[in-house]
Amino acid sequence: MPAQRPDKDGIVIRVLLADDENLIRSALATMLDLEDDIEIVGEAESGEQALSDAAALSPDVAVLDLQMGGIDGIETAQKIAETLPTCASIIVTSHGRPGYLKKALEAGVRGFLPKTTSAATLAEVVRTVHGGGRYVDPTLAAEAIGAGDSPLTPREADVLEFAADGASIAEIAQRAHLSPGTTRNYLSSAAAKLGAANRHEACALARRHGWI
Amino acid sequence: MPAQRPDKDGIVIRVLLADDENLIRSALATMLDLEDDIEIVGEAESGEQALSDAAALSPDVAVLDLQMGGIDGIETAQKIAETLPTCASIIVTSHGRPGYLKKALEAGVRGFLPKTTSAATLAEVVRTVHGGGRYVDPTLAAEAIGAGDSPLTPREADVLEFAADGASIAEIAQRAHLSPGTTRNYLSSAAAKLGAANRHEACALARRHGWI
DNA sequence: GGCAGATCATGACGTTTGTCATGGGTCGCC
DNA sequence: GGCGACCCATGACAAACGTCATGATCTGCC
Repeated sequence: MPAQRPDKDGIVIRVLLADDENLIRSALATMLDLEDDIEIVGEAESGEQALSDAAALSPDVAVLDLQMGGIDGIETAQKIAETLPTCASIIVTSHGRPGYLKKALEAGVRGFLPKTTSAATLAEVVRTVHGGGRYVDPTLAAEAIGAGDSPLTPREADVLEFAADGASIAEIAQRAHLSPGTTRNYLSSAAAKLGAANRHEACALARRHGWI
Repeated sequence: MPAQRPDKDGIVIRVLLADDENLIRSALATMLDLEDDIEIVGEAESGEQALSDAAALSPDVAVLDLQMGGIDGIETAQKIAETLPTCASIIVTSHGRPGYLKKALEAGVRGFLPKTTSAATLAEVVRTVHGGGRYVDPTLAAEAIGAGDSPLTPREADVLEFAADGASIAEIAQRAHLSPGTTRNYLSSAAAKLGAANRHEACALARRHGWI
């Protein structure tokens, strides 16, 4: 039984919801709409649609899924922050990779929580960010601090990303516009930094940490 | 506005919900509970809990998330089918890998749908499977038929799975209790069957198809 | 201006691989 | 019983890979 509070002046928080999983999105919408002080003013099934909806509707808060087809939740939040500074963004995600949290906060996201959090929390976070506050899931925060920053240079991360699907050095070199030798050097140093025996293990590790 | 039908005799379908993402689970529960002929009798946040809940509550339908910590939705469905034959299982999933669908159907699952389907559909599928019917998302079905069976032998799939995190041949051999030479042979033939240039690309491909 | 670090490159080395040939054993099926 | 498919193993060879030394340029910083 979530606290239903009409608030001092009966003000209603206007929320835009974006998630490419229809089932989840409408379920969340149903649930949030049960709160007296929250109103779902729009639902989008992609980052692109969220942006145009945000421009048209001027919501108070945007609740965005991290992983969506097309542009993801973080990029969407960044664009919303630029064009609609009064709208606070919250990211919800299934995969609590530490790296994403940092990227999200840099993009101006005000709330970040995994989908494993309780239902009541989301409504509460919507109120918190609307009131100017911030909220980051404590578990994720601990992980992020523990994990720290990526030890990889930007280029190393690039190359590692190109290697993620098991491509050969030659292919990676081509995609990264590098010579094969340079590519191997980057991969080698990246693997060394991550304590991996080879680039493939390095990919798995970097992905787990959210560094690529 | 979903059709709210008290049914001929006012019979209510008793549903057990299992999903390790609290947010999603309670949202789905809220939504399904809005239907007059559906009642959520239990919520579980793991496969193990779903099993004990199912035994205790004897639900008519179990809605299970595919990926959960511990035992997954398919394994859960299989065990439910054994111990509680009157209970029909539905799998919902974020990742519509073709291979999972086949495994699920073999496990006796009666409904299989991605989380991208509409909200109304889920309620309808609950009714369908409770009435003895089956439902598989058409898109997923098409993919599964197109993808076909895995060309890998059981052992090849095993070895490929051990290779998934970028381990060396020696490590894989150890995990699979094989000689390094044999391991290389299996990986080689698996890669050949999948049209991959090396085991790492083969892993990526097999994973994409849901074969490992 | 010097220094550190990131970027890009080459060549050489030893090791890890992918591949192939070959052979053994078990099982189910016609 | 013979055949095919799968399982397991070994050895040999070439290609791909990881590592290291070395050096060039460019950037930001004290």
